[in-house]
Amino acid sequence: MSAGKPESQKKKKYLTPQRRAILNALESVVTHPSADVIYEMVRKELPIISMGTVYRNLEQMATEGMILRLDGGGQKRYDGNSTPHLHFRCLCCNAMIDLPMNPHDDIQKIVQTLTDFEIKSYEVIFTGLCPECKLTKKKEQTA
Amino acid sequence: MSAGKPESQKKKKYLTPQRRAILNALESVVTHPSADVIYEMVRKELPIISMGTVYRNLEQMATEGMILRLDGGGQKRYDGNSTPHLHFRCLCCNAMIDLPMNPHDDIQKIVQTLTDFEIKSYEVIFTGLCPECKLTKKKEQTA
DNA sequence: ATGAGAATAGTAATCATTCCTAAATTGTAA
DNA sequence: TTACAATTTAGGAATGATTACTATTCTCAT
Repeated sequence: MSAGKPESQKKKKYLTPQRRAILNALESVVTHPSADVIYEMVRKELPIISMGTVYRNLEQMATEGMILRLDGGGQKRYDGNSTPHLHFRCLCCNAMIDLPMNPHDDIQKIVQTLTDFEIKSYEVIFTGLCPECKLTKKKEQTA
Repeated sequence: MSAGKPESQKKKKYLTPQRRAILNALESVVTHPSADVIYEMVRKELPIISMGTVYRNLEQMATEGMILRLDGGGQKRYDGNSTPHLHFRCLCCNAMIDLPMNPHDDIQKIVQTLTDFEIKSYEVIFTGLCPECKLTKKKEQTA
């Protein structure tokens, strides 16, 4: 009748240089790099690391809640900042950018009280043009 | 010096049976099917339609704003209801479900007034357990 | 009807991601 | 330290979703 350990602790994890390097890389940037970008970053430190290792560790860390996995526009992206915040995706340059503000109201609580869904987390993604691309477009039009 | 037509009207579109069938299929369900599911639906009516046609038309219709493209969990999903609404993804059965409520506040306007981003649309995705899966899990635990 | 542009079916190619395996590495306990 | 079992790794093969390509067919304004 024992409850057993929570899923996330079922097996012990070894701390490898690869895993540490991946986490370092992810935490050193404010962008939301995809696996192949992270691979290139880590390769500067560990030249023979393989893509499989990058994917496996990102997946593990996301499952453990250390990082966020963002399902956005084609490739998956990863975010070293795991506290809830708003995202913006630029339709023009395809960047994924943090919005400098908190989720203003507690939407999650509101939705939770109104439905039977058990909400674990939520994500808000705005799409449109980032300030730079907006400028670029304006210049093009008046040219 | 002429401004030209807006991007979305630059080239004329032919209304083909394939396109109509794809839209019909999508509008006949409240789920959010992926391209391969839509392909199977449409194949009942047009047995020789090709995947390429399905993808191309879904992409076009999404660009035109007739349907929504949801970048969620692996495959892309499509939504025949293009008015803004909230989505829920079940971590257990992987379903993507409409939440029966409107975006309560106008988050978009708030964010718009606070930033320089030009927001075209936004998406809110809750993740967790749907009512059925929540029940299933409870039964498993007490068993 | 007809002709120019647009869309199609079918297939090949691409891209991201996962899977596989033998060898190497990690933490632990003597 | 040493030894060991579990875990992780590199590298490459395999998969799966999506896109690209092309010769042919279709659409619709004239």
